[in-house]
Amino acid sequence: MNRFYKEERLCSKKLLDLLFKKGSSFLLYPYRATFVFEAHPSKFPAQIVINVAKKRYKHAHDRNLIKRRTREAYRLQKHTALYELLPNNNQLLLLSLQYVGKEIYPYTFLEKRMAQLFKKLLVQISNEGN
RNA sequence: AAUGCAAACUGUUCUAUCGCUCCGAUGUAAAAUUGGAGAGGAAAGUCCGGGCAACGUAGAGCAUCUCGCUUCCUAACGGGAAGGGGUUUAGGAUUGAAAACCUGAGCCACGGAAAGUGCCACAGAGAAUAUACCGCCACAAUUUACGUUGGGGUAAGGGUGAAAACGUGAGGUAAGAGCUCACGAGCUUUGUUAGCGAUAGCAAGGUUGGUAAACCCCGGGAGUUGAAAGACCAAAUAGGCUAACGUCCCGAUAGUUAUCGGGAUAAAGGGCUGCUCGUCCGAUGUUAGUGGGUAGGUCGUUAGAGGUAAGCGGCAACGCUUACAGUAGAUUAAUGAUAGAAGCCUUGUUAAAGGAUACAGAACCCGGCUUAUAGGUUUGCAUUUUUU
Repeated sequence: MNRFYKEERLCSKKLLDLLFKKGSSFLLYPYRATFVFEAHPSKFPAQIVINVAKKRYKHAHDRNLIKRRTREAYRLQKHTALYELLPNNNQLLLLSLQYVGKEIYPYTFLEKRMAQLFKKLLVQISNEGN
């Protein structure tokens, strides 16, 4: 099922600091993805945080809309496109998605981009492993 | 009826699939299942006022900030209601035409300029102890005369300006001037009548540029901070303190390792040297308890100066009484995504086609103010057209 639990969200301040200090990142418009592996006990292989800059979108309802569409795209694809393809090394993937797009895109566009983002993320992970 | 403006109210609904947050039930617990609840009129700006909390606080004054017609409402307010005054405007009535008068609507940061200081651009002769450019007036000198010159008087007339020392008329005068008088306008003091009061009417006296959103004066108010407030629980690691054991030192007794007492817990001690300095080595431990405190968590935190309805009181803001319902609570932050249908708007005879769905997202809670707002409804005003 395509549930989205609290444990799949990145809330800890320590882990967030770690992610933004040590994580490696890449750009796939309209997202900037930052990720790092950390040995941390968890039921799920990944934790994610979605970020929309207040500087870029001043109105709260705009930020809400982007975050909701992004979260929906992540939720519906994470199992088939990410969880099953991750290397099974008992490490937690910390992932941050920063929205850097200049306009608000419809859901279908974001859905396609999310699929591309997962592919690129897996390639980057395998390169780092080597 | 249409259009425009202003104000008030409203500001989409249903179904399917996949999800999110909180609460209840089943479940040892987790997982899972199931039931229920889940953004706004402004949640916004954070501009005022409170509640609440911590800290501070004898009282008074100064400084700073802020408010400013009256009465009332309110927990309080810079908010609201009712009124007073001013000002702009429309209509009515009056009139030769206006003003005064009556009615309606809009606006007002509406204490003091008669406590003091300052400022009043440009233009203009002069902008505040007034001023003499043109003009007017008498006098003196000169000239046959017209006139010219001189030092004076004069603010009625011209001209400038946002504003020229209150306006009109008469007297007065060389010409003039509130210089005097009558009528009128504004301000102000006193008395009196009406009103709780701001004020209004009348009488008498005084007075006559504006500016306080210039300084200032007068009166009222304000302790500071702000839920990242504050209260509590508290892992691991490191360090602090206490106790016991251990270790070391000193003393006493027995007499060569034991006992007792005191002290230290990093010094004593040892090496390099004969000594001093310097430097190096070495032990600095174990167990238990304990206060602070970090990550993290709980409370604060949603039943409230609350909402709806009816009755009563009040012109109204609002108050009182009774009844009813139970109504978001996240914390990297839920309230969503996709599809379909209905509703809305436009075109069209219909069938149908196309389009739009605003402003905007709770963060401790209330009362206001301000700003944004597609479409719809209601009310008021203005304009145009049609009918009677």
